[in-house]
Amino acid sequence: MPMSDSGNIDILIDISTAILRAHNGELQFRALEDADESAKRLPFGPFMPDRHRTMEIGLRQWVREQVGVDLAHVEQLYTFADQGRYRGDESDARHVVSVGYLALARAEDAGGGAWDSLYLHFPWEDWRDGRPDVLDATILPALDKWLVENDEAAARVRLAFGRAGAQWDEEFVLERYELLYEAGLIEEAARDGRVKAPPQKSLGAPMQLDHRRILATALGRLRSKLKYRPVLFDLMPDRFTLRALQQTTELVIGTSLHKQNFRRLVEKSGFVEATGETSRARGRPAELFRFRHGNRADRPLAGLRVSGGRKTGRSP
Amino acid sequence: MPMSDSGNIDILIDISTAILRAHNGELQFRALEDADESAKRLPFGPFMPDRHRTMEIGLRQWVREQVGVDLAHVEQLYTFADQGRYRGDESDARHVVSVGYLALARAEDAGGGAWDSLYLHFPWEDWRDGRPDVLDATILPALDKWLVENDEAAARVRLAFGRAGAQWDEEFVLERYELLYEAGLIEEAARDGRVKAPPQKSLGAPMQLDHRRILATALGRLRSKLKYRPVLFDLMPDRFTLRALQQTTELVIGTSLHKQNFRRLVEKSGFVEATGETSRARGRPAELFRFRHGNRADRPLAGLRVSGGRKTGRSP
DNA sequence: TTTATTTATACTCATTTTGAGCATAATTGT
DNA sequence: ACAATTATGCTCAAAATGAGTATAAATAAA
Repeated sequence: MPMSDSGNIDILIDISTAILRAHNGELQFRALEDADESAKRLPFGPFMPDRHRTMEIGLRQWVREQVGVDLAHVEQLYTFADQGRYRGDESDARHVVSVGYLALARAEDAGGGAWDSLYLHFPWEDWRDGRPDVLDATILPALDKWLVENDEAAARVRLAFGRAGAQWDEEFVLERYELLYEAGLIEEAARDGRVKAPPQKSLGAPMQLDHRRILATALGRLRSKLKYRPVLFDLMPDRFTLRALQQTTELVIGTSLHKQNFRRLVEKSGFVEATGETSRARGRPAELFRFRHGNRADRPLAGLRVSGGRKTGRSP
Repeated sequence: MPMSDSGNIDILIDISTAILRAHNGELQFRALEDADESAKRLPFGPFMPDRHRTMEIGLRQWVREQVGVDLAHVEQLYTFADQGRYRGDESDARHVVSVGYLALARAEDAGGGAWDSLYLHFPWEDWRDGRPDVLDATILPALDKWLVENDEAAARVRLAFGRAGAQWDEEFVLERYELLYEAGLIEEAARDGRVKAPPQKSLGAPMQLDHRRILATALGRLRSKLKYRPVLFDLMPDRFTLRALQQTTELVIGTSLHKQNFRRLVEKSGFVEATGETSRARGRPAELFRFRHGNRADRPLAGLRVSGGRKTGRSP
C-alpha cells in the first residue's frame, strides 16, 4: 500500500470563483481589477485547510472578503494542475493547483462592484446574431497555420470548431479555449512563455492567472447543465416574463431560439407558473411567471431541452 | 490583490482512479487489496508536482506501478477536500485533498489482477431486475428514522431516492451515497467517527479512504455522459453484437431497455457499422458491428439517448 | 385619433421521434 | 421434427419538434 508521502513539496491550492449573472442583455461575471495588473481577475484565494473545513467554505470566505457577497449555491468545476499555466514563468517554487468554482447570481442581488461581459473575453462564443466574424476572419486561418506544424491536433480542431461538416457544439467552450491557447493565439499563451511573439491580434480580453480558463469551464458547464437541470432559474429574478427567460437562455447558450416553441417548451416543462400579473413594456403586456419550486413531486428534474433547429439530414 | 500564501500548512493531494470495464455481465472496477486492510481500494498515490508535470501524468504513473496498465483516456471527476472524510480520525497533520479520476477499459486488455463488481458496493443502484429490495427493506426505513432528527434533509432524500412521486434519477449516484454516509448508514461513516454505532446492516461493501465516494462519482458521471457522448464504445471490444452493446448499456445505467428500440436507436445514431461477420452463440447468429470513428464528419458527437420508458402523464 | 410598430400569445401542420408490440428468421439443443 | 432461443424487421399510435400563420394588446408616431 502506497504511503501518502510526496516528500517535502509545498503545494498551494488556489480557489477561484466564476460568479455569473444575466444583466442588460449581457452574460456577466464578477471581475476584480488590481492596480498593478491590466488584466482582470476572478475573486480567489488560497485554500487553507486549517481554517477552511471544506473548499467551499474557503471560497465563500474569499468571495465575501473580495466582493462582499454571500453566495448561495456553488458548484465545483475543475481542478487544474498543469505546470506553467499559472503565473507564467514566475516563481513556481510553491506549486499551484487551481480549483475553479461556478456560482450563479440574480441581477438584483448584484451588490456594487464590477461586472464584466463574459463574451468580451470569448467573442467567438456568441452566435446570437449568427456566426461571429472573428471565426472565419481570424481564428480559423490562424489555427490552420498552426495545424501545418501540428497536424495531430487537426481532429480536435475539427470537432471543437465544427469544421469540415462537423457541427458547432456550443458546449465545447473549454476545448476551444485550450486550442487557442495551445496554438499561441491568445495573450495568456504569450504571457506563459508558450509562444515567443504575442498574438498578432488579440482574441478576447485576457485575464490574470488561469482565470479565463476557469471562465471557459464555467460557460461550458452552464451550457451543458441547463439542458438537464433547471439552473436557468437561478439567474432569473423572482418573477419574469417568458421573453426574459428566453433571453437569458439565449445569452447562456449563445444562440437564438424560436419564440413560440420556447414558450411551449417552458409551459410544458412545469417549471413555471403564471402569477396573474403582467409586465408593461413596449408591446403587448406579458404575463409574469414565477419558478415553481420542487413542490410538484411528479416532475423530473430535467432542464430545458433547447435545441438549435432541426439537424440537416445525414448523408446516406 | 490577495497574495497566494496559506502560511505553512502542508497539503497533500492524493490521486485515485476508478478504472471501469464491462465483463461477464458485471460492471467492474480495478480493485487492490492490502494486507493490513479488509476493505479494498483503488489505485492511487500522491500528486508530486516536481515529478508530475500534470496530475494526469501522476495518476498514470501510479496506475502503471500498481496495476500494470497504461491507461488510454482518463477524465477528472471531482476534487474532495472535506476534513475528516479521509483516513477517519487518524492523523490529518497533512491535510489530504483527494482528486478522483475515471478511466474506461475494454474487457480484453484487462491485464491480470483483481476486478471487483461495482454493484457489490452499490446494491441499490442496480435496477436491471426491478427495484432492488434493499431500498424498501433497509435504506428507506433507516433514512426515515434519520430524517426525524434531520428534517432539513428531507427534500434531498426525496429527490435522490425518488420518493413521494419524484422519479428515480439514475444519475444521482453520488448524492445517494452522500446521504447514506451522512445518515451514518454505511461503514465508512462509522470508520470516520461520524456515527458511534456501526450500521445495523452493511449497505454494500465498504472501501478504503474515500474510494467508494469516488466510485459513486464515477458511476454517476458515466451514467450521465453516455447520454450525450459516445463513451459506451470505450467499454466495448473491437467488434460486438448489438445485444452486447445493449447489455453494456444496461450495466452502466442499471436498468433494462427495449431490445428492438435500442437497435433502432443505435443504427440510426450512425455510431456503428456492420462488419458483415456474424457471431454464433445460442440462438440466431447476430451481426457483428464495429464503432465507426469520427471520420463521418456530419454526425454530432451525441450519445445514446436511452430512456427508461414513457413518463406517466403529469397531473393537470 | 388613427395607424404603424412592437411584443405576446394562440394555433396549425407536417415531420420526426419514441414507446410498445407483433411477426418472422435463423440458429442450437433435444 | 420441434422446442427454445436469440436476432431482426415492421407496424402503429402517441408525443415531441421545427416552422410557420394568425390574432391580441399594448405603445409610439402620424
